[in-house]
Amino acid sequence: MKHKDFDHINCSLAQTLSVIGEHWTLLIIRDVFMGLRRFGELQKDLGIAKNILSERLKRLVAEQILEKEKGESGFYEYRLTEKGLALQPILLACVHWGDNYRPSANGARVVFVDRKDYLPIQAMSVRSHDGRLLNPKDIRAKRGPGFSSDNSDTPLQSWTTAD
Amino acid sequence: MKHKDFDHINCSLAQTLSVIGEHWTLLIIRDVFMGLRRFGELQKDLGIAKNILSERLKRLVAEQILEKEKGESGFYEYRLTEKGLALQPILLACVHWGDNYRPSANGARVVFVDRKDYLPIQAMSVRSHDGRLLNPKDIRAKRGPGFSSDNSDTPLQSWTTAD
DNA sequence: CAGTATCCTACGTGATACTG
DNA sequence: CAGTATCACGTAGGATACTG
Repeated sequence: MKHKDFDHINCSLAQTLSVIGEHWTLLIIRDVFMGLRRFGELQKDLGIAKNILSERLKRLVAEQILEKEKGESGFYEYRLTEKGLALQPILLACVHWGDNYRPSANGARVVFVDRKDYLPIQAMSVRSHDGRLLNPKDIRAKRGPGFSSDNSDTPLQSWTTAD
Repeated sequence: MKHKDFDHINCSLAQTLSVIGEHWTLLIIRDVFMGLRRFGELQKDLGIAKNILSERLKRLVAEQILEKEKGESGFYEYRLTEKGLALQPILLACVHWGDNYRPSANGARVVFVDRKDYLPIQAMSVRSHDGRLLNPKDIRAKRGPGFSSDNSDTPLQSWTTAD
């Protein structure tokens, strides 16, 4: 039958995944973050089929994550919107986890540095309102005002119930 | 033909996606974070087919993201390992983005609070080594020691080349 | 309860050829 | 160059029945 669509699930995670959770999508976005702009560049770099790339880009433009414009070169260029740029923490968190837990033999493949001083940025971390570093089990999830406002509901107890 | 596998790509992002990028996987992990432990609980909550859930759980256990043990109840229980718990920043970043850019009508669906003082945690953000908040265009990517050490290579210019 | 085993379908993907 | 169109195919996913 038809695959279930995450889109209807009233859950911010599912919502996010419905946009960037498709295969290839996050890799495309990464490439645009990396400075690739043109269809051909992306296609060549990723080794993705053109029709797939075309579909994904169309979707991302529709979602206002990318903008398509004619660049100075006269070719079409894809650029990240503010909404797209806001995905950066997700990407960085993924890269960081990958570097830690599925490392290359020789160490980190990429290092992100502050443009100003060229010093590495902090690892993505969870912090309390006053800046303390929090461990996974230090936080709880509470239902917000938007919880279960539409039909579908997601149960919500505690975020990391440490037994 | 066969779908391309991200696994071989020497990129920390692709590595991460090869583990948690499959459909359902991140939602399963979220549920375990939320306190669900048992096969049936997960299956019921997600509305996922049992065979799919079974496959995903097996994979996650093999990847040492989940541990399967007999709980006190006498039933099998799945719990996050340290490697699994380390996925939390990714999840939080996704939830945060979803709340911001694909909001529910009534506001945030979930609020994460510090267990100690019940105050909301900070939004996931990128910070410099000395704690300054960085914008997407404030950072650059540099190749690390593990870059392109294996065959496959990913081009690497600048992370968010602001034109 | 916690899965495993089948069957079936449709979707995602890749390859290739074609268009402006 | 930047796609669109078409086709073929594997497999992910759903449903259901079955097992320990």
